[in-house]
Amino acid sequence: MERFVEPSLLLLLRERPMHGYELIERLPEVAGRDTRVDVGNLYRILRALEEDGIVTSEWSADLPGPAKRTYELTDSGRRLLDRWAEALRTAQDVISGFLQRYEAGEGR
Amino acid sequence: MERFVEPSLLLLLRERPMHGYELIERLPEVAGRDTRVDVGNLYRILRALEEDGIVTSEWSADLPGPAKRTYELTDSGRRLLDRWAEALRTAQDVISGFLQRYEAGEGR
DNA sequence: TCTTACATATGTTTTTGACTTATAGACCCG
DNA sequence: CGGGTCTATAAGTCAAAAACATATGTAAGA
Repeated sequence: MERFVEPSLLLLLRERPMHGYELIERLPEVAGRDTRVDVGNLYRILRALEEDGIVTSEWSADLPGPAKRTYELTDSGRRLLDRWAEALRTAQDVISGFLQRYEAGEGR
Repeated sequence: MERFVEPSLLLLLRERPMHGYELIERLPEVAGRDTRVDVGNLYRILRALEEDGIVTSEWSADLPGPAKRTYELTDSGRRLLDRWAEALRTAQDVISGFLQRYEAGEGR
C-alpha cells in the first residue's frame, strides 16, 4: 500500500501547485494518517514524474525561507490521475469481493 | 496490487487445502479476473509462507497425475488472514476517501 | 551562536517483482 | 510405443522499487 504515494501526489498537485516538503506533510491526509514516505525517495519520485512529463517544476526564489522547488501538474498528469482513479475503483471492487468471501467463511 | 496475492492465497486455503497449481488457477476468482501471478514466484511465496509457519505442506503421492504438494493453512495462518482482512478494510476506507476527494475536484 | 526546523538531494543496500529456464511424471494421439 | 502436450514444482537472473543512511544549505528562535 505504499505505491499509493504516486496517485496521492497527483491528487494533491491537482488542487494546487506546491513544493516537495509540503507534499510530504499533506500526504497523510489523502494516503492515510500513518503513511510516512521516505523523504529521499519522494524527491526521486518527483524528478521521475517530471522526466515523464507528469509534473513540471521550478525554483521559487521569491518565497521566503530556503530554496523551494514548486511542482505543478501537467495535462498529461491530469490524465494519469484519471487513470489512477479508475484503477482504484476497480481495486475497491476486488477488495470488497475479497472481504465478502472472507466474511462468508468466518469461523472456519 | 500484486501483493494482494498473499491474502488471496490464505483465503483460498482457509476454504480447503489445495496444491500450488490449483491455487494459481483459482487466484483470479478472488484477486481479480486478470490477475496473472508469475508461477515461479508463487512457489517461492508458498515456501516462504511455510518457513514462517503460515502454511504446512506435504507431498500427496496418492492423488493421480504428477506429484503435487498440498498446502494447508495453520492456525497462525488463520490469524494472519484475520489481520489481512482488517488491513484491507482500512485500505478500503483510504481509497474511498481518495476517490471522494478526487471527485470533489473533478474538472480542474 | 548554537540548536532545531525547513527543504532538497545523493549514495548504498535490501527487497521485490518480472522474466527466463529447468525438471519430471502423466496423458493423449496417431 | 514414441513423441508432443499438459500438469506441476522449482531455481536462476536481472531490473525496479523501497528502505536506510548521509549530506548540504537556509532560516528562525532561544
